Amino acid sequence: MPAVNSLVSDTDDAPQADGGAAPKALMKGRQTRAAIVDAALALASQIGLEGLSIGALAEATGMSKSGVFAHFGSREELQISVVREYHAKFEDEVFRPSMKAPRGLPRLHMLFDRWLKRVSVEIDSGCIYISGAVEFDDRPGPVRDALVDMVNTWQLALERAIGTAAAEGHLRADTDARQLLFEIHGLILALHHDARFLRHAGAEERARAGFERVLAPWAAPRRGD
Amino acid sequence: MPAVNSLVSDTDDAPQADGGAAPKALMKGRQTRAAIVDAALALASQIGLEGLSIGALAEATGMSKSGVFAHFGSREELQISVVREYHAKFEDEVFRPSMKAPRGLPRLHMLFDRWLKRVSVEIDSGCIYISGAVEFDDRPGPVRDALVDMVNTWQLALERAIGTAAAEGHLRADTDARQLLFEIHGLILALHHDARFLRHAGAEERARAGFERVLAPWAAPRRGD
DNA sequence: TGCAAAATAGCACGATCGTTCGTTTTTTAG
DNA sequence: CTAAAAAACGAACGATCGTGCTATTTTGCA
Repeated sequence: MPAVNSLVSDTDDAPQADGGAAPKALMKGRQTRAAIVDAALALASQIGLEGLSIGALAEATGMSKSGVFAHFGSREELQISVVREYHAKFEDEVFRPSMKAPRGLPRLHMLFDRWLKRVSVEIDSGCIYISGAVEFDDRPGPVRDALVDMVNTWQLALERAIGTAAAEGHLRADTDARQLLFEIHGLILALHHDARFLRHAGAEERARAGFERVLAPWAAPRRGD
Repeated sequence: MPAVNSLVSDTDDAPQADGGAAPKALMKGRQTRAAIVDAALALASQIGLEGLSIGALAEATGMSKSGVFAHFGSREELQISVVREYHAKFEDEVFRPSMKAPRGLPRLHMLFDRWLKRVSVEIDSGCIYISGAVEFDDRPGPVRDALVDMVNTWQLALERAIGTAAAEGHLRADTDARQLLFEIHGLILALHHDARFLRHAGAEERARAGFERVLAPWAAPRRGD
């Protein structure tokens, strides 16, 4: 396997979507498209992917409706682009930096810490993964498929980190990674709920405390079992 | 305090909303209204409170749009009625039956068990509390207020049950009820996410296992501390 | 059975939605 | 500098939204 620098293959349908100095042509189009997606992500973080309207997005970017629309061809494609953009940001700010932490428990800790920060205190509020999961749990289609794909990928990455922590001897060898992941995920969801919906103070602290607590049963035995 | 048979005061704006043989007049109106709210609850459970449209609801009930509308006066009032209806059902199926279990841990267990069943395997899918929390976490107004009110009430009831379990000696006397509630709530949210969105099998079992695990640190000491 | 009142229907309104199409402006390549 | 290509605009479409109105039907009581 080549490397683990990307959670999924980010193949877009157009050539060279990266921001690093496109070789020759077609610059303006891509950069306004990127600006639109940025605005759309900020908008969707507040009112949800379903609440995203092309009209509101046009007003937010100072463009015409048709001008915005032309970049995506359909509302669904716009939504999918937003999901992909969120994934890319998530990868940049949560996953990739944590890979520089030492394998095992330190890395798992950093993953959780950055995940927590993104869900609770980050700039533009709202986690697309969480709100999208609720919005699309009964709404089949390509948007849901994209969402499921990325959430699954992220969960798989976490499960891998837990497995590594066990392999490194930081956790018990018989650690049930999926069970532990389930409980950790629950802490993040409860944090999102209490902080954003109920506006309870101290939710972040409770999530951290919970993390230590759900980790404890799988702590590696000190000497003899 | 008189009794604990109701999570909140269910005072409606009209006289005698219960189903027990209204005294004299105005029968038809209330019963069609109840039928509409029932259909609206089923609809909102699938597509969310925001997705509720009066047109779709009229078609579902075989009425005219204006006929449906007249019962509520506004879409917001309809949404609030749906929230109240869900609360009533939740109270009937989760809270009230559990009050007949012995105080302390048995009652807490039953509360969790019935809560879990309602979120994962119940007839009409989707928990309004959970989907509503995501839909209205950034949308001020009376619907959000009603939602917050009922979720807070439910959480308070759970916190009380935890406190009682500690008072009965089933849990440690220094049990942090809010922390334990936070973690239990997380398990329910993770169950909702994994079962409904990711369609993972075994999520229910993981939630049950998680419940035992988050309870364990607060288990009453066997003899000496 | 008749009458007042409540319940429901029918219609239309302004607004907004996603989308299409033809035109105009801007960008790119030679 | 010019011509081709890409991008953005403007107007309009059909549909659906919530919400008023005014009839019409249905209900409950005398």
